Amino acid sequence: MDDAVRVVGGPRKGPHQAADAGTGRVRLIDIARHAGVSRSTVSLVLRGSPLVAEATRALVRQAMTELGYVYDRSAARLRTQKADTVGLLISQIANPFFAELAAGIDQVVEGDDQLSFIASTHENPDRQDKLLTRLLEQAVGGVIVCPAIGSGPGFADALVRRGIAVVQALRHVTGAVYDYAAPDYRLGARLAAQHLVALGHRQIVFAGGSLPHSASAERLAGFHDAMADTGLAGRQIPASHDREGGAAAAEALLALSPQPTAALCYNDILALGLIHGLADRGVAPGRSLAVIGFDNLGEAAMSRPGLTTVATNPRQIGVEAATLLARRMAQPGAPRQVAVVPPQLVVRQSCGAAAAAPSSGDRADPEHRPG
Amino acid sequence: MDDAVRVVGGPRKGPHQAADAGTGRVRLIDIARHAGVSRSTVSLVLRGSPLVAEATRALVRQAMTELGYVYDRSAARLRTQKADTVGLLISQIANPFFAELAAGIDQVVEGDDQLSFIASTHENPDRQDKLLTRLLEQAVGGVIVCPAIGSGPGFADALVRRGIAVVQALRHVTGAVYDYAAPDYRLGARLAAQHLVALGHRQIVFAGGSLPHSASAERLAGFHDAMADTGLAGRQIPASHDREGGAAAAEALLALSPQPTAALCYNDILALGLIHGLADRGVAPGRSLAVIGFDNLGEAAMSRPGLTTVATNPRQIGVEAATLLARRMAQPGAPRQVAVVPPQLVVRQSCGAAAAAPSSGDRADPEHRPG
DNA sequence: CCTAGCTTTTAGATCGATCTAAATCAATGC
DNA sequence: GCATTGATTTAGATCGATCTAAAAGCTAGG
Repeated sequence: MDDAVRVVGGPRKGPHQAADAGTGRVRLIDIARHAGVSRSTVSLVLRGSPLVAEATRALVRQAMTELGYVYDRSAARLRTQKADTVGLLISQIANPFFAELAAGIDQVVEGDDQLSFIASTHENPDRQDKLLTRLLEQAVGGVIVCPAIGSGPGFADALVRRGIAVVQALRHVTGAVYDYAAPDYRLGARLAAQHLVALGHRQIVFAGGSLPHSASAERLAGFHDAMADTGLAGRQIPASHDREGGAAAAEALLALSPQPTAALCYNDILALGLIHGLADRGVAPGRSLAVIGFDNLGEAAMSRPGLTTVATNPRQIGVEAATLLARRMAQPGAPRQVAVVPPQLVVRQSCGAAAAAPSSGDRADPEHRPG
Repeated sequence: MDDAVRVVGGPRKGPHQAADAGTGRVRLIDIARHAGVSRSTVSLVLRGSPLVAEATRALVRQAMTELGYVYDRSAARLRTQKADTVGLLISQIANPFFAELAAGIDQVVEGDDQLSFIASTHENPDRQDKLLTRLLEQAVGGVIVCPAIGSGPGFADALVRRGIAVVQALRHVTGAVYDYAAPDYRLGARLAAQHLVALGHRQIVFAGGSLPHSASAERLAGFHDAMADTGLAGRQIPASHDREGGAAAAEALLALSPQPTAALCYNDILALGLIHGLADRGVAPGRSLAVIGFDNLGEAAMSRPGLTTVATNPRQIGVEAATLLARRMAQPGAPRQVAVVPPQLVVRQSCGAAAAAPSSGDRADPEHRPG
């Protein structure tokens, strides 16, 4: 995979990519001279001020296109101190869950004519700190952060001090007073657990959930809520939140002495790993043992049996987060805002409830996925 | 899904998010005064110049931390005309294929201490144009673009004229002379088709591939290469590149008169839709009819039967693209560069080759996917 | 014809860094 | 003691926009 074929282009040295050396940069004053007005007037036209006469405006506009003017945002920002960009820090962009969040944010932010910096913290608080400082230096208008595990309560205070709006997404740090947008994980876990109870299960385990962040703790809390409601004893199997963790959980689960009949998993990936792990050991998921996931990724609909899961709608969370950010940018002094989005339980076959499998159409995915 | 629960925070009006009104902005001159040196010296320290004496450097550094100095990149860029940012335009960030590409790019770009703007064109050339202009105004150092369908050969010439490096990723526009990084789609399709032929198939169809861009045309060309090599007649079923397209293709495929025994699909999503569509009609994918996908998404490993597919390594393409970009930024006048990455055929069960299904471990995915 | 009250335009300072060319300083050689 | 060299430091112009306060034009009323 390392030895990429590298075809370095033909003899055509070509005039493309010519440096042009910045010699012919068209500045505001060039437009002014060409149109026979002052810099100030051109600036007013640029900003769409109603002060300038219609005829003059047309003249200036024409001069701009004739000379091929390019607006310099660095210069403008230096004077105005106003940003036209926002920052987004997530754990990893390659994770489809975060990618969906980013898409939701993009949707709102693009409408506001802002451009967004996106970077991955890789769950490393130091890296997060470095990135936040960078965003501060770039003078972004606001940032949306999924705080890395280990973030302190004032992890973004330096930004807030400089008047930069800060919103937490997906997780919140205990003690941090920034705005917050996320799914209602607790409710989601509770719904899932209640569904299992309603199906008659009495020996239910929660797989995963050992990471020290709010999104993890809340899922576990929701699970225990449901258990407490029904007087059942809920057990927990620690597991890493990936496919391997799921496979390992399968083994651990089968070794438990009062044999569990159902498992609620931290997320879909873990759940799918568990399902395949069980199948390898001759246990039929959905029949001998019910499995429920969390997130409702694309994989959940594609796997057989279809994975029953809690849809957390990351894209909508993105929209909410961006909306909170816009509001905070408009009113820096407003009281703290929180948007908690209710999840939905999506019942498929892995929990044993929908025995007859409608193998198609259980998840419409209108997205185009070219290569 | 619209009615999000909105809990608007308690009475705590708090000093957080205080505007601070920019009154106390620490500038370079403040540091200078505090340290008893000139602005110029502070600037030298900032840029790590070896000219300044060690003692002075320490003095300045201390002043910076004491006063809480924040570097202003807008101001610096205005003078230097040097960018510390790059832009990335893709079709949609939510598509895991593009998200992987972005991750690969991020990996390289972050090491270069650049921050990246990421935006989605939604396959709309006008929107792409607007975004490119925006990036031009932001004075990014370079851009990586997956050109939207309908892009003209000079779609980014305005940037090149201003000395901004441009790299095409995943697709290239006919006639465009920008650098280019992508998988070898043609080879990939050829490998897959050859594999089917080697398994004894004679009636093979290509499903999808009707979009007018290079990544589509090349796949089809590779398919026809293989057919021509073996003297077979390859047929094509037009289909949209999503799950629904796959389901529709199942129907169309079964209606063909010399019944095909194998299908090579434009991408994994289409292939998975086809597989499920076939299953719904009582045809066993992998046994009665072989199916091969393209991309090797996570879903490919998770589905049953496991999807045989062509791995295109989008992350590595990202690394290549970012590397090309860095090189172009360093040497604007260099001849055109192209990086074409060879794909791998990943054989699972859907093509009927691996009859005994090793249900686990056919794809290691060490990625952590929290919620 | 002058002036008040508009509308429209403009000169010049300013944002916060960088960069050039020159000044300052310390040490050395003669 | 003075010129020379090399090491540090600095004054002042500059990047390309915005913004304030004032000037210039224009119309209409007295």
